[in-house]
Amino acid sequence: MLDQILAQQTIAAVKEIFDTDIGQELNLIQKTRKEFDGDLTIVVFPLTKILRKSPQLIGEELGKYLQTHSGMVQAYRVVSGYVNITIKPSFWKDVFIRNYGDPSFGILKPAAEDPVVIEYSSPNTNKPLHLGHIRNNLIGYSLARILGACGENVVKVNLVNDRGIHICKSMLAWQRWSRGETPESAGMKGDHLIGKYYVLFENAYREQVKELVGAGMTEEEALRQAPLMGDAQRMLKKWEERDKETLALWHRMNQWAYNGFDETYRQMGVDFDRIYYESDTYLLGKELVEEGLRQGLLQRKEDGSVWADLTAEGLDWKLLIRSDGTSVYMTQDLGTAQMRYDEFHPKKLIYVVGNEQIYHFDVLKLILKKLGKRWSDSIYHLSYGMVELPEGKMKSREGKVVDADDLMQEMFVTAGKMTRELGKLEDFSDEEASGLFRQVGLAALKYFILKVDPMKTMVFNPEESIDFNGNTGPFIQYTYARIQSVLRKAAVPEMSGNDFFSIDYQPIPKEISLIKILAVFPSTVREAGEMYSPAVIAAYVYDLAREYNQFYHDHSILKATEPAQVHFRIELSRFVGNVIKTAMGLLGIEVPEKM
RNA sequence: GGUCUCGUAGCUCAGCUGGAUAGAGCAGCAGCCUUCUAAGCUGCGGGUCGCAGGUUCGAAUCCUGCCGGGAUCACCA
Repeated sequence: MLDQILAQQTIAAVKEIFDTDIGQELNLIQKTRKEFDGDLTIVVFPLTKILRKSPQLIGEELGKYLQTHSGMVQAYRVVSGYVNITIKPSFWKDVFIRNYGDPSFGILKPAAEDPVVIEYSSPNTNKPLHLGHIRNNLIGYSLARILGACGENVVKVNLVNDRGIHICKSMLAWQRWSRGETPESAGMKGDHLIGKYYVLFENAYREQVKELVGAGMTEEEALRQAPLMGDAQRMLKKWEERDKETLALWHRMNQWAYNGFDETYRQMGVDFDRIYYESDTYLLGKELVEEGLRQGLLQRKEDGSVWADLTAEGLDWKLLIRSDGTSVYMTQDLGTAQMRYDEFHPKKLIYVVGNEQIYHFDVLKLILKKLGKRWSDSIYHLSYGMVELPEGKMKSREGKVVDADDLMQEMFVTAGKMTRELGKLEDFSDEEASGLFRQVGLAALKYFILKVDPMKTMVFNPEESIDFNGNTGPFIQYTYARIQSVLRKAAVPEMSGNDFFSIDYQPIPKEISLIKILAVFPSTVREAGEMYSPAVIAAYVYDLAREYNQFYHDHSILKATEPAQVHFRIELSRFVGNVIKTAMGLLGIEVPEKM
């Protein structure tokens, strides 16, 4: 905001001094590097070519002009092509006074516009959530909050993949080998129980394939011919034919999975406004395909399978209906997208889905377009990178996955251990303590994941990754808790209006540094929204917390020398605390009053 | 092989819409608690920004090529 004002003033100054119009897009203003005096810097090099004058001369002229005309420039120094500008301290004080009491500082109210629909999580009901889902959920939930703070009308949706061949695998295995085991009888969360049978199926299936290969079959053929696979396919067929017994089993087991997921989401602190089930949308997808077929936009082969010809678009043919009449993932997604569009008419349809599905979404958009859906352009695939372990990719088949429930549980335990070691539990009840462990443990996990650019592949080391010191969630929570502690001790009522600021108090440099960071919070939120990146918020709030801790260490708040300073510092601290809380909220992270 | 993506300190990551001497945290070393919470603060060491060209007054950032890792190109989801 301040940089934009200065940019405008600089453009005006150039016009005034040199009688030359320069573009808006020149990007002349940057933050002054900390080894130089000043707040903002004008880079004059881009102007030298246009004005045909030396950097030194341009710099001097601009500095002189701005100092007398700008109203906010205290001083300037020209250093080898850079004009370092110091903003008047009173200006920073004004920024503070205008905003310090605003609880929604940086947060815009939702506009009455078409909503932004954001899908995340998208679990399969054949196995429990793992670390990859955690990243997905955290990014999706945080992004929903950030876009909301940017004034968007956000609808959070989940799409449960509750049908398909993989679901049949779990069902089949359970039917064969469970002897009627239930989550209650096994003492397991439902999603974990189902996952167990999915693994059983995969193991038995691989066993069969190995045998067939041993008997002389090619691997490819064996994968297709193994009896278990045939059984699963027949089950899927029966399911699509609404076979009563199959449906009953399906309902029963899916309910187990949902109960398990609900528990995981509750622990994680994410939620949804609307849940879609693919069993409800795949038929609509089939209808769309039938319609496309009638209009000659799609093609049917002799064996009955239906395809989209994307060769004109530089891609291949894409299957939409199998020869046995059952539908594939793409078919379902067509229906899901249509249903969402019909329901919300969103201006943007965001899918938080892993980068392994980039191709899938390219194809999805193309097929929708082919079917005449103009709104396919509003689809945005937010493709995030995979989470890898130190030894490489997670492999579900080899049991090399970090389970979401286990991981969160470990986080709570570790947080408890840390807290006890630090002796911080004196005035906590047991209930308060376990609440704190949850807050701190989750903060460590969430912040660790969200501080990384969503697009990038990241490495998670279960033993070492989670820290509670340094650039971490607990560090930021700690800063907040410290502030609250000071405020409790201060025991002065929150100031109303500007009463004590009429006193002629000028903030010291460290206080100004803090105000400078606070001042860019609104634009930071907007940037995070534009970039679809919670990492921007994470970097910001860490920066703020670090700066505050330095301030806190170097300067006494309650024992400052004069009353005006005490009051100012209390309100400054409160302001910092509020922004920390807001920013952490945008990441889906809670902050404790004490820790 | 085609397409896409990533490569920055021992490790995990910022910086990437071009700007001054490339930043944090962890790990290592050395300090700071009779004073508002030491999950904190201060200092030190640590870099051919994968390599080579190009564009530019200026490149970690943009372009090209190469090397290395990953993803994807299923009648899986």
